[in-house]
Amino acid sequence: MEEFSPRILPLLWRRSIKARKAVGRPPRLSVDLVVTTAIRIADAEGLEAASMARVAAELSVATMSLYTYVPSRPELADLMVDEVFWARDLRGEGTFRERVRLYAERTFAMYRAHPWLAELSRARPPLGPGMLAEQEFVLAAVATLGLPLRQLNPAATAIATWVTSAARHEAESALLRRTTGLSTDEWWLQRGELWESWFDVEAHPTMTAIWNGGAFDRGADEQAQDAYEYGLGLLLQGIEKSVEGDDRVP
Amino acid sequence: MEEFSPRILPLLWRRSIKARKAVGRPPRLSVDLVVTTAIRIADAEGLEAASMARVAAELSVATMSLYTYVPSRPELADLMVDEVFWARDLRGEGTFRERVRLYAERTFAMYRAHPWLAELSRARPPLGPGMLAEQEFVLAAVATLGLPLRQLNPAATAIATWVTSAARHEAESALLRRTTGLSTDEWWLQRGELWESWFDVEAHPTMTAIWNGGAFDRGADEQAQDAYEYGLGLLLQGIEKSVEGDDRVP
DNA sequence: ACTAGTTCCCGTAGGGTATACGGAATCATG
DNA sequence: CATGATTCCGTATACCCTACGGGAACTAGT
Repeated sequence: MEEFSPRILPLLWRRSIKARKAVGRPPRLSVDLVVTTAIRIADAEGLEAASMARVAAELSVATMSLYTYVPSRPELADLMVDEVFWARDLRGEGTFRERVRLYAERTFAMYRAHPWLAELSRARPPLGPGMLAEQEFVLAAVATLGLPLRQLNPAATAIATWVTSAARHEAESALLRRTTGLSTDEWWLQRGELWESWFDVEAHPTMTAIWNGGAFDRGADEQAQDAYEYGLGLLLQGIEKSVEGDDRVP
Repeated sequence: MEEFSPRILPLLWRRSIKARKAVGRPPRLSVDLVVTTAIRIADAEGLEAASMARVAAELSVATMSLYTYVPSRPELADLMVDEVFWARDLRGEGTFRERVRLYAERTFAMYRAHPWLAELSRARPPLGPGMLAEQEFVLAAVATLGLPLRQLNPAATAIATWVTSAARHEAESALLRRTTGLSTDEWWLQRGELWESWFDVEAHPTMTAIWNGGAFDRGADEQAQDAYEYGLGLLLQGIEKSVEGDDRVP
């Protein structure tokens, strides 16, 4: 009764494996080389540009040769993701807030350097060292508060989800700017007709009130950033407060 | 000096347009028919199944005929999204909490019925009636609290982002279950080798402590749900508290 | 009844994508 | 030099989107 054993785990954790004795035809490439090449292409031209054919061409090798190193394209994507997660290099001491700040900064930087991350699903992520390092770091950050064990995971997941959502949103915005040639503000301007020709004032009283109050003066990307910081503040404050006993509204 | 005028706005707001006088060859289909057919296919088999060729075949029409009704596939996707957003039918009175609850329930139901929504980016969404109805509803919900105008938008965006993130995550999980044939738990089980062969206890003390404390007993989907509810509670509480004056930590 | 104007319908053609299969090439070892 | 192991890769299949342009089908006007 043999279990199905996915070939991806040994690949993700390949750095923990000692090299086998050399036998057979020696390889021209390596998994690392394939992965870093794919990352380089995706950084510059987007995820879909990093096709098997393109990566192979970049390495002066036939397309099918890549399948010696990587089982298929989804697995290559997993390896790319865990590689940049690992390179984020989450380490450091400090208070709860300091650690969260470090986590957020590094995460935003990672998504800015590798916006194609936003083109890949977060569900069922690669279970490699990079992914686990993130889990550990955020959990450890929350643990500094002294919360009960059962509350650590929800709190850490909430923080990671919130930060990652915002970083992904920013990355998607950057990708769209590159593929369409338009910034978010230019995109909105191009659709100014919406307000002139289609918007129904009576059906949207609250939006209209805010508009008339002049509170829509910031660009769309800035509004998203505002909401991110506002929400992060509420989350952190709520998590901290839950340590000090009763947190009901009086 | 003519501005570039996107053809998509009149399509999104087509219900606000009075029918033109009939002239020329009468159409066999309609925009609504194309959009609802595409939605039906995507509901049953995923977004990529709703290709131009497939939708056309379903309507017994040649592929290129669709381009009479819809400028291109991305625009068709926009129309699909706004259609189901509009069908969510967000209306209702009530307290802040009641409205947020209604918004969350309807949103989760929408993503359950149309999981392909999670395959489309949230950045630069279709600016149609469905999208604007969501904005208005959430803003109005927050407005019941009497917050200052400038705080309405960040608060509403935070709520919508949080709820939508969770609904999308659940939808992605459902999509993966369908395409892979494995539930999330089965997927984790298949990777049990991770803990046996690869996981480094010393590098992950916090995770290990939680594990030993037995706080990892819930499945991955349930953990995500827990984190969602936990975080939503913190956000709502924080937003409510900010009405009652100073909310600093003592 | 005829024509002009308008709109819809759609065949063809081109450039992408991932990967199953099987055989040739290249190495260390005995 | 033979053997076994491993890498390398040519071919073929089945999708995808959409630019272009010409034929078909209708109304309105005369």
